[in-house]
Amino acid sequence: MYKNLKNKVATPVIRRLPVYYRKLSDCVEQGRDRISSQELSELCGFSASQIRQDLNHFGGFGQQGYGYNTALLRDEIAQILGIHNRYKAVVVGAGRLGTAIFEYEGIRKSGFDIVALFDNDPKKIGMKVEHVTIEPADELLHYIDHHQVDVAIITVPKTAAEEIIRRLDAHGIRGIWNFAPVDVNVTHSIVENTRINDSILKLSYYLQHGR
Amino acid sequence: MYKNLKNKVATPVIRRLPVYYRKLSDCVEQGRDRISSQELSELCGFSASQIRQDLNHFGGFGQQGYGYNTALLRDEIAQILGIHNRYKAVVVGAGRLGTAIFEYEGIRKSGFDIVALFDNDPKKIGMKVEHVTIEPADELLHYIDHHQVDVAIITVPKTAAEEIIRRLDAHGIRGIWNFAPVDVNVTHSIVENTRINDSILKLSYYLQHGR
DNA sequence: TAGATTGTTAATCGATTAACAATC
DNA sequence: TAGATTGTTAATCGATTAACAATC
Repeated sequence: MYKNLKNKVATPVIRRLPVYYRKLSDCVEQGRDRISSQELSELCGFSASQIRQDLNHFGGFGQQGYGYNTALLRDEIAQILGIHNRYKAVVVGAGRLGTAIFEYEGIRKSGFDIVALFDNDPKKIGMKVEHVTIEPADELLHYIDHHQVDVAIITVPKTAAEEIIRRLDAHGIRGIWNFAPVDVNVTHSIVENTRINDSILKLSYYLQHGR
Repeated sequence: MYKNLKNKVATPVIRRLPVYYRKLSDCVEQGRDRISSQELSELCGFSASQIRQDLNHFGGFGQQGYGYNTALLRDEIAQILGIHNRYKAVVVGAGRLGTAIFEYEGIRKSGFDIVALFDNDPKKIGMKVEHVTIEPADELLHYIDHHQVDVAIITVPKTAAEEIIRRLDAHGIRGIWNFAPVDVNVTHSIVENTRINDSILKLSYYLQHGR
């Protein structure tokens, strides 16, 4: 088990954890059961030194002269990332993106079970996506007050997002995964913003200026 | 017009440019025509000093004693990001995510016109998404050899993504926006990876450990 | 044991912040 | 002009890299 985090871990480290997890999962899948920091460096594109530094924030998972056991290290990182926790999530906005997220099995594999979908379009309400019925957006708050919901996934347009996020925060939601291009000052919720549009602007920048 | 970039600009700076662009667009939309680095700092969450540093990589867009003209600064950043360039793009993988991207107007507003959609599912081939017909994935390379295509957007599963990316690179595509969880060593293409799954793992981490 | 590779400390590098002269 | 705020240099902070003793 990884050691307790007395000191806050720097965000660059946390951003690299999912990469380690992904690459180690690939290794395990391919039947590779051992890896050195140098070999992992070649897979991830981070330096071997950095990898050893990163991992030692959480504990000594390797063995001198041997390296790391891939399955063991993957599982440790899974624990650190909290992949084995289960969270109940709702999707707010049942458009293309919302339903794409809903159907994406990676979400469930990462510990999130989507239990409800909300939309304000009368044409969509009552429709089923897989086994889940789309419910009216104005029942969202009532729903989270009466069911255990840990996380809301926001895929509504920018204009609606801010108020929804503020209200979810006020109603005590633990986590918000926000795809809308708004920043909301929440009081206690943990917000993770995913800005798809920022990504394409980065691509645009590099197309113009080169890497 | 912004000054030429002799020295490469650090990636943290480039990551912040889309944020500046977004916040300044909001200001312009709200009729606000002037902003100081301090005020912009409050909107973006970066320090005023950092904002002034960032902008001065590209030129002096402000005025002492006044601040910045929002519309002017927004337009300069748009130029730097290359938003006014037009690129022709194809989407490879016409699933939920691929069609969500296809329909997302932000893509077009950022300079990318999606001209074709490809999929390998016989049930999808021939179907229309808006005005564009889904074409068979095995005609992708032929298509890019015979039409002007600047960018490919990859929303196929992991198993198919690596080979498609390698081939697109070999066929001379300029840019690849990749949503699949694979890293491919390309020879000359510019690849921007968007890892939706890494985002939710970060949320998972913070749910467990707090911010 | 000898060889390999980690865990960890110290050195370096780069990014952020502070400060202030320039100037609108 | 006086006040405000930039542009820019210098100082600080933090993250990455290098080095090597510990040890499997």
